[in-house]
Amino acid sequence: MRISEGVEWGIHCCTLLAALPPDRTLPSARLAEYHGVPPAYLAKHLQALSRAGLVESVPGPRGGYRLARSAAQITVLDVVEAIEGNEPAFECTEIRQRGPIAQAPECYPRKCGVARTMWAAEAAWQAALRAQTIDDLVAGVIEEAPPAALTAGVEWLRQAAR
Amino acid sequence: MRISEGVEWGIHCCTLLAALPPDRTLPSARLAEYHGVPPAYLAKHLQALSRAGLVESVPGPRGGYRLARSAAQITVLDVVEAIEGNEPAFECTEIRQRGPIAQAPECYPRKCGVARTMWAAEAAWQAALRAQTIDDLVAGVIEEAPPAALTAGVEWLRQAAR
DNA sequence: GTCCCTATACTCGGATAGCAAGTGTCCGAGTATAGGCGG
DNA sequence: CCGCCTATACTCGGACACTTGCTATCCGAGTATAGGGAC
Repeated sequence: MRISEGVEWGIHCCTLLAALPPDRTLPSARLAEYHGVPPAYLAKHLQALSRAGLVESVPGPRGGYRLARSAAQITVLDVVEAIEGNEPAFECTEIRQRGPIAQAPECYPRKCGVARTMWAAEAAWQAALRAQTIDDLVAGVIEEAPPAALTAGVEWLRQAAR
Repeated sequence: MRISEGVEWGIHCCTLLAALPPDRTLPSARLAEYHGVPPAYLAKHLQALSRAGLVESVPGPRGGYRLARSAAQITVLDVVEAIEGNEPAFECTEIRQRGPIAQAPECYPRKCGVARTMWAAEAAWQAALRAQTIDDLVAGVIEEAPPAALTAGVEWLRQAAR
């Protein structure tokens, strides 16, 4: 069980886009440059964020990406599911209904207890991610980031934004 | 993010081994037959459970597997980590320290806020799995399983146990 | 009849192929801009 | 001088290779048993 590297990139990109002035956009190449990651591969993940409706894309020169809604209305879970997909991590194959002692399917009205346990844990995981918004993360960055990085970041963003 | 199929098999195997009379063993091939899964592949996962110290293996004829400790002392998390490994699902690559505005490493005393959020969610997931023991699952099966399957299962186990 | 030895059959354990999904990259479709041209 | 047109350059979006890890399988090392033979 491993979470894709793209999730980390996607969250960081959203936090940076949250710091963008309204009605401005930031191209994919600039986002990659800011984070020091491969531009082509980051573009792939940004497409996923766009498909999920978390960011808007503007084509052409002076185009780029911006958040589709307020940073306070985008949860970390939104980003994770946009990148990783929203299918459950645990898939029950109903092996209790296989093998020599299996009964007819209608004898198993409730879901398998193993699956219920795994899904309950997954729900707890999702709840924790849903409780945290991109806005919360931005606040944390402003709170904790090195002051020099903050000023440099703001200046960098001012020049890179379109 | 996808949980290996072996996790499901491992948990079901532990619940079946919990129903085994004390000091009896069940061979890998019988476990596979009971659950209707490929024997050779299940054997691989049982090795992982053995390495993790959750089950004991007895070699030779009349050999097989049995739980290494009480079913009440084996949590679902134990089984999941035995199969999937105990490394965190989210790995922080510290991309905040990359790119043009990165500062010296000593300027980042705390862990990245993104990583803290992801790890907190993972901790909630683990806590949910740690709260559930194999014994709890067995109780659930006895409670909910079709009566015919229960009696057939006990009889099957009586003949298959060594 | 009893004890010992040997061959057997059955178990686990690790080493070995095959395949799907994540990782990484590229090029084409579309658009706002900038410059040139005509009025 | 002003407006329009065209070529350009830059953006996103989807299609195409490569690598890692999960899926699946097999064979070898080790051991308790069962049978046969010797005493």
